Amino acid sequence: MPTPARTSLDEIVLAGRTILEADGIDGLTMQRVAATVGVRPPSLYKRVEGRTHLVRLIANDVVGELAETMDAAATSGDPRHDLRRLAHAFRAFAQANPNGYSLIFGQLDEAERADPELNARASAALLRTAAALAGPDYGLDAARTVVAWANGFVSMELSGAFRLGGDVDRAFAYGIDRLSSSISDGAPLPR
Amino acid sequence: MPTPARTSLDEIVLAGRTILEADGIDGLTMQRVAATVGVRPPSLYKRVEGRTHLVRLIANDVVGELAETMDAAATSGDPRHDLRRLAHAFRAFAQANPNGYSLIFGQLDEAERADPELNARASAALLRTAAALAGPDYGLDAARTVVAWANGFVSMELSGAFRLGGDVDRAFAYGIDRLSSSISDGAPLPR
DNA sequence: ACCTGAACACCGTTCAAGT
DNA sequence: ACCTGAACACCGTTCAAGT
Repeated sequence: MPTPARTSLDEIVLAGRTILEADGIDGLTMQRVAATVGVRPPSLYKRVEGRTHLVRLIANDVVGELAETMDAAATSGDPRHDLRRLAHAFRAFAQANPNGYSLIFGQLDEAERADPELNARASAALLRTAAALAGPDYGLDAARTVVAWANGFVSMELSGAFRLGGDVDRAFAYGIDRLSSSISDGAPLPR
Repeated sequence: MPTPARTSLDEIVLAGRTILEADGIDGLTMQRVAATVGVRPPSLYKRVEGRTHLVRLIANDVVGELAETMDAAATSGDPRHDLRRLAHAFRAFAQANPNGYSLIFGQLDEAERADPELNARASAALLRTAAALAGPDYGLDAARTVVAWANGFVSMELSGAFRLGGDVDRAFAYGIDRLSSSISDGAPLPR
């Protein structure tokens, strides 16, 4: 005799993401998720292989949203301007979703990480813009430099690593300005 | 009737760091540590407040070693040269101690992180060198830019985030060259 | 077809009892 | 003074039994 479904995969992932953002990765327990969607913990295993799988599904959800955000930020046609907007959109996303951000860029087991294709989509706009600035020969190097800086800056900011005072917003603007000009094709080469 | 001590705090921290490096943060259980030092789990609590405290002690150990490594890499007197050597030393340290590195720069609860003063010592050489290059007005901004880039680059490399092929070593050299020249006082300002 | 209680293995941690 | 077994709370996960 069939029992009507009391929840769904989407509801589980959404509940998981909400709990993650509220209480961090350690607060994300199967019991919390089950209670949130109104079911007992064992029932979750009808829709999800286990906690590791659920974490990956949440990471996919977050990284997909990041991809949309980034795509929407790179539409001006001026790569210089786009790069600045991309950097600011990236930082704003991380500040709005700190624990979700850590899920994407933090160190996780392979099985917990978001799908590589989704990660590629999230960085596509930055790659394209950096390549437009740096030219074909150094496009990939330039993109990696910008992504590394943005990710490092934001994760240090989120973890409270900038402890020496000063204006963190100014440091961010300084960084994107210097990077933007120094990766640009035609900029003077390093002396 | 006193019982002779069968282990010590130093031995516990060393065992913890060895287990961390071998099996990651999830493999670092009180049971593993206790077995390694030849004691039952409850005995650890005579020397350590709990797992959180032990993680912090290990983080302190790692960050202290990083500080020594960095200090030793910045001795040439030429800030340009020092900056390059610092970046390479930083990356080499992370590659030699990947899980220890994640303990320092990954997202952890406040109680698990290394002492702020030790973190400051580890970044002192980079700060000093970047400030020497950028001059007093932009020293802090420049240092934050370089540290953010180095940390972001290394953590992405460790987590396997550079998936588009190409030469990662070249991207690292490219990044440090561009940063070094673009933060230097007297370099052309961003256009 | 989905849900549940009971059970298991494995954690961190406490504490009274041993020496 | 340090060490230990026993116990507790809390995880993730499995599974036979219910509807």
